[in-house]
Amino acid sequence: MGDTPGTIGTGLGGEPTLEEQIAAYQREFQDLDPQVEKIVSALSRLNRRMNVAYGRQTADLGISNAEWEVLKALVLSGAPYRLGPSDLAKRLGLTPAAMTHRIDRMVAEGLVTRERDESNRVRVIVELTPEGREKWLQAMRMATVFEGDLLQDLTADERTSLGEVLTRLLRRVEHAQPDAGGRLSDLD
Amino acid sequence: MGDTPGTIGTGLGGEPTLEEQIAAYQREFQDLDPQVEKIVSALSRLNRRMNVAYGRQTADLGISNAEWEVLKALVLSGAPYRLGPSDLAKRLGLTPAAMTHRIDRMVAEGLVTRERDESNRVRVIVELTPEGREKWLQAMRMATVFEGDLLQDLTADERTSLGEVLTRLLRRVEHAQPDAGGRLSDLD
DNA sequence: ATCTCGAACTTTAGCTTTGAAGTCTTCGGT
DNA sequence: ACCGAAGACTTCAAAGCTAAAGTTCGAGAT
Repeated sequence: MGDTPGTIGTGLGGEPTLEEQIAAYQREFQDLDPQVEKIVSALSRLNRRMNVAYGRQTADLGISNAEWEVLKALVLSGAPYRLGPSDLAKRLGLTPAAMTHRIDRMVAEGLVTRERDESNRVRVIVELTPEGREKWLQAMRMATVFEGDLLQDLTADERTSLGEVLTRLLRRVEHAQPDAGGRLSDLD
Repeated sequence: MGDTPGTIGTGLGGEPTLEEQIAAYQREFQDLDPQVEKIVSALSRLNRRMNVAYGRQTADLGISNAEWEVLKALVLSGAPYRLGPSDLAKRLGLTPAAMTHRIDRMVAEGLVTRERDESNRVRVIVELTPEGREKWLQAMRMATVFEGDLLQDLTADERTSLGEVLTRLLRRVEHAQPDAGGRLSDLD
C-alpha cells in the first residue's frame, strides 16, 4: 500500500493523495472522466480542510463551529440582530428541535438572549448579545486572514474567473434542485 | 404534515441569495474582500448542495451517505477490497468507535463482512461483499451522471483551469495544515 | 363569543458520533 | 520464559441531531 511520495506526509492519516485516488477510480470504473473527478474531489477535499481550519479557529475562541454559524446568521440579518428560532433553523438547515437545543446552550453561554415576542406571544426572539457580536467579529477576523492566505497565490484574473465559474455551478445546482425539504448543514 | 406549505421554496428556506449575503457581509464588516468572500461562500454552498444530491441518490439505493463513504474507501483500496477498521477510520476521518458501529450496521445489511485476521489475531478485516460492490457501482453511476450534468456548461478550457486552480488551493491548505489529528467527515 | 385549524416552539425517544475506559493480542526487554 | 508496554478493536457514557408527538397561542369561521 504505502507506496510513494508523501504518502502520509501531511494531510489525513491513511488517506490517499488526490492523484492516487483518481488513478484508483479509473482502475475500478472505466466510465469515469478523470477531469470531472479531479474537480469534484478537489472541491470536496478543499471544503473539508477549510472546515477543519475554521473549527480550530473558533475553538480557540471558545465557541464551536455550530455556534459560529448561528452568530453569522444573526449578524447577516442586520441590526438589531434578531431572528426567530424557526427562521434560524431554516437558514442553518437544522430541524426546529435542534435549534431549540442549540439556542439553549448559547443562551447559557451568554452569546444570545431568548425572549417571547410580546406582540405575538407564540413567537420567540433570539437576539445577539454584545459578547456574541464580539465573538463573531473575532472569528471573522481570523477567517478573513485565513481566506486571504488561502487565495494568496491566485492572480486577479484567476480569482475573478474562479468566482464566476463557481457561481455558475452553484446556480446550476440550485436550479436543478427544487429542494424537497432536505436538511443539511450550513456553513457559509 | 403536508409537504407543501411555504416551508421551503427554492433552495433552502429563508436563506439569502449569495449576492444578498455578500452585501450583508460588506455592511457589517468593512475589511471584507468581496471577491474572496464570493469564492469562499460559493465553494461552501456548492459543496452542500452536492452533498444533498448525493444523499438523495444513495437514499434511493437504500444506503446512507455514510455507508457509501465506506464502500468508496474499500473499492478505492483495490482488490480484494479489504481494509482494517482503523485504516478505514483514518480514511473517513472517524473515530475508531464510530467505525465499529458503522461496520456493525453494514455487516447486518450484508454490504461488508467482518472477520479476524488469522495471522494477526488482534486485527480485523472488513471486506466488501458482492452486494456491497454492486451498491457502490450503482451509486457511482448516478454520481457520474450528476457530476457530468453539473459541469455541462463549462468549456474544456474552463474545466482544465478549474481543476488546476482547485488543486493548487488544496495543496496550499494541506501544506499549511500539518494535521494535529483532526477528525472530520470525508466525502470524496 | 366560541370553536377549530394552523403556526411556532418545546419535549420525548431513538440514532450516530465522540472521548475515555476496557479487553485482548503481540512484541520487546530482562 | 516472563513481564510490561503498546497496539487494535470494542464497550460505555454523554453530546448533538432528527422525527414525531405535545403545548401554547393566534386567526378565521360559525
